[in-house]
Amino acid sequence: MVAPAALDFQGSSVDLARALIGAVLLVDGVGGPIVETEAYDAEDPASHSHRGPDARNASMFGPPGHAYVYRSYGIHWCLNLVCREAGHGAGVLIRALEPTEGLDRMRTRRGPVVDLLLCAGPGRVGQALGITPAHDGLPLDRAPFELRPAALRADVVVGPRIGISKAQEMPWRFGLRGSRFVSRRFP
DNA sequence: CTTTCGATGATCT
DNA sequence: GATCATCGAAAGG
Repeated sequence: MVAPAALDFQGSSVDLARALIGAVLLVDGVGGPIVETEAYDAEDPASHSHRGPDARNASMFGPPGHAYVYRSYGIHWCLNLVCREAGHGAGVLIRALEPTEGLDRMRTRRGPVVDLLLCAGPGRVGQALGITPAHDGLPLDRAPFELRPAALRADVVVGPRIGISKAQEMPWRFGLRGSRFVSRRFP
């Protein structure tokens, strides 16, 4: 038995975003393997942390290995995993995962959608996993979170991030090659 | 397949 | 007043 390498929350958000593909993320037992992520950093104009700490992004400047939850378009709750050193302001947005655990609870929370769309997008992930502002700042190595590194190095594809107007050209969106559960196809 | 638009509230200019 | 790390429905090709 060989324990899989631990995820490095001290490193860059780009490295973590790539390493998270294939890792299993559960919230209160609901979730599955991550298939899509995006990296954000303090030196990144598209990042919430770019302008420094404030009331919303405080947990992004907190210790690595914790959650940053923000409200998107006044409607959705989206989940990030904080990395680098405390005070830096870097994180990885969880954009999509393959729904494998707690499907019944996901379907209840998401309403009448096909299973393919249960977790295909950051807002959908938040809703399916029951993410709320109460999760903001919580450590990822304890309940209700469970995060298991990918057993094998995943086959990862890269592309530009989605839904941003700044730094659009940066290839900081990562996906599991061939996955049908990503929010959008990769170029 | 594509584009458009309303929802809904915090943040930015 | 405009923008925003979005979603889903509607309308158009």
